[in-house]
Amino acid sequence: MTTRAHIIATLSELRLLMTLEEGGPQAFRVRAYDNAIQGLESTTADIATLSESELVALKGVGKSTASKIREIIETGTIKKLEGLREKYPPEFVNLTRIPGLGPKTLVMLRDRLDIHNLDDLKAALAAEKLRDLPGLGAKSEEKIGQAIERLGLHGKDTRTPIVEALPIARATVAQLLELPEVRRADYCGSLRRFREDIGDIDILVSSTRAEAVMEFFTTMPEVADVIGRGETKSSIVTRRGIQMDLRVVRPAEYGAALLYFTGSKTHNIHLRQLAIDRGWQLNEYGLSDVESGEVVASKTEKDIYAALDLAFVPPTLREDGGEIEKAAAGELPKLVQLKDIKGDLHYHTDLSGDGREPLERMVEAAAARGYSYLAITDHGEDLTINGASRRQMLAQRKKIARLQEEYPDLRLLHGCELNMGRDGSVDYDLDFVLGFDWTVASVHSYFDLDRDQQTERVLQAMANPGVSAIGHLSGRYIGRRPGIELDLEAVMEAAAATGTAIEINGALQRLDATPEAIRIGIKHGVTFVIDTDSHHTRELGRMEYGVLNAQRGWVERSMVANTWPTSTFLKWVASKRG
DNA sequence: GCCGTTTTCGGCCCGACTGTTTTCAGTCG
Repeated sequence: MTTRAHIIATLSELRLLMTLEEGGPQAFRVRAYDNAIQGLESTTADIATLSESELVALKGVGKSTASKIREIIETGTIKKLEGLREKYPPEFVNLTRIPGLGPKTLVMLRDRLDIHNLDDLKAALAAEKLRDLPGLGAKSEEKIGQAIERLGLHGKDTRTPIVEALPIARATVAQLLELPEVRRADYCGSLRRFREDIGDIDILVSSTRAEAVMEFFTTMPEVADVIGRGETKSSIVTRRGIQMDLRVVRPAEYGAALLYFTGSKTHNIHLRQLAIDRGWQLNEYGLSDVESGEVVASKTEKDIYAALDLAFVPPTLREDGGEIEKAAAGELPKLVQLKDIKGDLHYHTDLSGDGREPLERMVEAAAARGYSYLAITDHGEDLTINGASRRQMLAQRKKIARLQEEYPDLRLLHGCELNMGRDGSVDYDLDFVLGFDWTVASVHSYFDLDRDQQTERVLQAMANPGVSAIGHLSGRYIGRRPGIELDLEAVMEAAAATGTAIEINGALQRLDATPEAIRIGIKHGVTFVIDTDSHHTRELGRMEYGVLNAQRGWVERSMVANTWPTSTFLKWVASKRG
């Protein structure tokens, strides 16, 4: 069966090979594929079932691409792609991963030096053959040689999970802010948009003395390699192999630069189009009049959006997935915010084998955040090493009832994180499950079942009247373990029908449900909960990450059960449990 | 290859840095 993922992957491969064929990513055909892929990624429609005319209605998809998509659905591949694969075998395509080697140079190397793979390239470098070609010299040979050595460490297509990148970015920004020359500093790029993984870390600094900032940045102790150093822009690679780019602009240009370096690229291109329509030009220095050169707006992002007659678009929405049209119409979603959250509903104590702190301290920490309610959800007994027995659960329930007296403003719920068995059954019988105030059922095992089995498993769990929410829906660990495969349309439809909440888990290594799944959920009218899955008092701050991930899925406050007042929330919980 | 209050052809976002060049091409973001 053809899946959405297969269609997008096939078109992406076609796009990559067309880059070689056309001589660069700026070629119009390549960009047309970019736009088509973007359009497919931003629709919640089930593209594997659409007709050609329905496909053409999608943004960026024309007649030619629509017929290619139908071809994928019907035959699994595209004739044109098969031809390009012959012309550019995988060994050769692999060379595009070497930073600094673009399509033009690669094709020239093949045509002039008969270089078809990495071994050929290494041999040609050893024989100093590249320097005889136009545009290349001894220094180019040296750079390419170094880039090959670093391959795998930070090839340009290796992405870093956000859980690794965010702390590094925040630490670097904090260090830069301590420099007397620095007025402002922010991380931008996909990290600011809160993507689950990032290609490199982009940092923007406002300063009138760029030289001093560059000197500091390129000589930090964690720098393994300086890739480039200019007057306003430098790039380094950290010892852990993450590329970090620094850009310095003057204070008056900060908003324009922030907008520009936050991206996404497609969002920026769309904004520039709007600028052109008005006789203006938008770049990282500002929005300005083409004729007079006069600056229209540049100080803040908000100024620039306003000048283009747009509402401010939060970074988490900037993917050119329809947000600019909504901003123009004044119809941007009222995204859920951290301050809206009134409680945490996935929360462990040391009764769970992997929990690190006692009930009393975990409750104290939640109260300190000003929550109105809190569900304690230690693991059910089927999680062999970490789970709690019935007896332990009942004892905890009494303990929580006693503790409740100390917290008149924090409603404590006794919950449980249930384990979904292979068939969607859970740890305890229905009576015992209904004895909890709230439960989260999660996948912790059988990750390799096929799509139909996983879907059926989750549907079974949601049909259980004692299951309040599904925890970390895909079970993925970003960059380490892919999630289980699910028929998300079926799952979300059932979640809405059964009144089961879908959790948005704020752990940075999870960020699960994914934004894509969330948007399908919204289409079906699903209710969400945003949780931290805390195992330690240090982890309560993850709520911010859960909220940002929810924003990427276009979640509004009203869709999130744990933004509701206590009485509304409790009534809703009781409605499924009967 | 896509698209259209410059509509069926002729456009398609913009700039920094590097290495090779004496004015630019390639790469990258």
